[in-house]
Amino acid sequence: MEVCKCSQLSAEEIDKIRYEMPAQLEIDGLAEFFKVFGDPGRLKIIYYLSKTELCVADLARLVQMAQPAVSQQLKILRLTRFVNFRKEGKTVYYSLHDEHVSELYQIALHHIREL
Amino acid sequence: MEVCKCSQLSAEEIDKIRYEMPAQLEIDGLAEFFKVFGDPGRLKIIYYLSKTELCVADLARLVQMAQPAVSQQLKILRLTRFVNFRKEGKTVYYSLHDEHVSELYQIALHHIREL
DNA sequence: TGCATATATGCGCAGCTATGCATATGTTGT
DNA sequence: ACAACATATGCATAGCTGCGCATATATGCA
Repeated sequence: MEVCKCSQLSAEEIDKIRYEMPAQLEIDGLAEFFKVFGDPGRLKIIYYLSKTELCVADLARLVQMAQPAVSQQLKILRLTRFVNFRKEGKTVYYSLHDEHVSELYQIALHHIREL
Repeated sequence: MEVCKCSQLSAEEIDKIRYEMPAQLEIDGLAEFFKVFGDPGRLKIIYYLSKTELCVADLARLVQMAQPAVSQQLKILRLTRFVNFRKEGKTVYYSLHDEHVSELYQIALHHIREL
C-alpha cells in the first residue's frame, strides 16, 4: 500500500495508529449502540423511561406512537440492554437498564446546545 | 385522550411528564447527533482523528475507504460540528472539534463491554 | 496554459429501517 | 372454554443511507 505524497505521517506511524485501532467488532458494536439513539421515537421512549417505570400502553400514549410501533422499539431497546422489563399480570413495565443513558443524553445535549 | 386501565399514572401525572419533555426540535437534534455516530466508517474516522490531525488521503488509507466516501462522511462531520478543517495548499487537514466525542466514545464502550 | 495532485460533489442503486396494519400470543376473569 | 385486555410479532412498503463511480473544483507547478 503506497503512501500518498501529502502525508505528514510515516508508514511506521500509520501502522502504529492502525494497530492501536479498536477491533472492527468493537467498532461495529459501538455503531450499533449509537444507532439505537439515532431515532427520535426511541429517544422519547428513553426520555420517559428516565422519569419513571412505564407500561407499554402509557408509553404509547406519551410518545404518541401506535402500540405495535412502541413494542418494536422496546424490543430493540431490550436486545441492546438499554431497558429492563417486568411482567405483572397482563401488563409489562419497562425501565432504564442503567444510568449511562442519562449521561449520554446530557453530553449530547451539551454539544448541540453550544452550537 | 383516554387513559388505559393498566396505567399507574393519573392524567395529571401524564400531563406533567409530557410538559417537561424536551421540545420535539431538540429531540430531533439529539437523534441527528447520535445518528452521526451510528456508522462504523464515521466512527473509525473519528477514532483516527482523536489520535492526530489528518489529511483526507491518509484518512482514506487508514479507514480503508475510497476517498470520495471519506469526503462524504467528513462533510457530514463538518455540518454536525464534530470536526474542524484547515486548508494548506492542496491538502485539507481535519481534526476533532472538541472533547465531547472522546467522552461519548468511552461511555459507550463501557456500556457495551459490561454486557 | 496545461497538467498532476488533493479534495469535493452529483447521481444511481442496493440494503437497511421505521411504520401501519393485521394478527398472534399471553393473561385474567367468568 | 370463552371473552376481554395488554403486548408482541409478521409482513409489506415508503423513505433514508452509505457507497461506488464518474466528474467537478481547487491548488500548485512547469
